Amino acid sequence: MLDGAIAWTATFPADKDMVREGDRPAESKLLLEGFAARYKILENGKRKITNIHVPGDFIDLHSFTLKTMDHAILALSDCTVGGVPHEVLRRISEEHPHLTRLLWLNTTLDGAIHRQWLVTIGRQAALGQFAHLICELFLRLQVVGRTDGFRFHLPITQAELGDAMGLSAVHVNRTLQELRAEGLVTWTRDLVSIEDWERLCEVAQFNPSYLNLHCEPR
Amino acid sequence: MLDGAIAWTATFPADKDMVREGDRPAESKLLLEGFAARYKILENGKRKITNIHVPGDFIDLHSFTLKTMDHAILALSDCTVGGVPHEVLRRISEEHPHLTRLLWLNTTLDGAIHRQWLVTIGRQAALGQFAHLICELFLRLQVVGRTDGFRFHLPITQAELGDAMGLSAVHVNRTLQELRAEGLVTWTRDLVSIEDWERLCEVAQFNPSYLNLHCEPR
DNA sequence: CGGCGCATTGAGGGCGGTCAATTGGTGTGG
DNA sequence: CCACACCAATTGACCGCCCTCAATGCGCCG
Repeated sequence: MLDGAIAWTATFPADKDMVREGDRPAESKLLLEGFAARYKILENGKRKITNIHVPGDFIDLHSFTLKTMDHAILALSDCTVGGVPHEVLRRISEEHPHLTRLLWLNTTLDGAIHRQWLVTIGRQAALGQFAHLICELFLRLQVVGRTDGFRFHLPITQAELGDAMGLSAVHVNRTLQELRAEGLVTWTRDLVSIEDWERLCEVAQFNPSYLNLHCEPR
Repeated sequence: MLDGAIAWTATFPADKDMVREGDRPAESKLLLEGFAARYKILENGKRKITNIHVPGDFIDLHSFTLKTMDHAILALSDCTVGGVPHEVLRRISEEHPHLTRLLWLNTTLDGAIHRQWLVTIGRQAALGQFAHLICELFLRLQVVGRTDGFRFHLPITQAELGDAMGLSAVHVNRTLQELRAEGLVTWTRDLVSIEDWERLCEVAQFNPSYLNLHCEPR
């Protein structure tokens, strides 16, 4: 729907910041290929990842309204992004109300995911939280055709997973071993395989409704 | 700016749900008076508050684009809300691009606050997290003229604070005593008084830029 | 083959959880 | 006015999840 709006594409190598906190981007970026993460760093040096992005995500659409980035965005793998100038978004907002509402929806969906992360990080133990993250990423990747049965690639280190879940890398490792021992998932290199979707969802207390995967008129 | 858009006002008593998860509201509600909280409940019964709302907040504006509520909204105190029909929001989105962008901004600001909460809950100890929450609420209340010097009213129980910070009520109590012992805040009944703003900000590692308190053209 | 980054494992400790009892303030009925 | 109920705040004891520090494996690359 936004094909015509992409003014340019660019690539970023893994581990590179694609946007930095405090930036005032002149365009918003659509992640065409690869995985990315939004994060903030505290004064004490601790890092927290607030989002994990998959292909198809509009990673900094909110910079159109917020103007200044309140966080950075990291390329977890090599990434290809398409730039949509704010100038174009502005014109869309002037001339295409329906499309505007869809873009707006995109950012509110972001908010719904944030809320779910807040719930799992605040009220679930590491095992459930980890399971929940896997469930969410699986469905989001399935929607954009990046799954193969119950398997998918996820190029992320355990340290990064720790920053996403508010855990230490060591505990991520131990929790992953627990997921494996329970026969819930297999995880080698960057290949994740869900071995028991039903039980994984139970452990995660996963309810996908917040992802808004159904369609309806806007 | 939205005065004319409010079709009706209503009041809710403290402790009452103003919106429930799964609802499909026909209007979005502006909190005119009182305090509210968004929350989700897990299957195991645990509750997590994802937002605390102060007068002036558009508590469920996102329901305009999301359609279905992914969470409930609780009245922390007696509340007065103004209802803005989605029909009206739709018309605004068709005819008033500038106003639409401001409404859109409102929801992305929500997202920025969510991200900051994710950071503090994930990477700060209870003391810092509590301090951060106080700093944030103070500034948000100051903007809408609900502060008196460094004092403000906050009608919320320690159990609710626990649900907001992902802590137990018991630990909230102990952490509050630590804040008092440090001479950072006074808190009696629902009256909060910041005794040392500088040091409170330090403990919180508070950086208000995410609140977007400055103004600029949209 | 050595270096490097990431995963894995072990030991020890602390933050924050749970359970349970007590205090204190407020509202209500007698 | 007092007794009682009720709810929120507070306190104590104990414990476990997860952290930190540190060492060891392990695959990949120059």
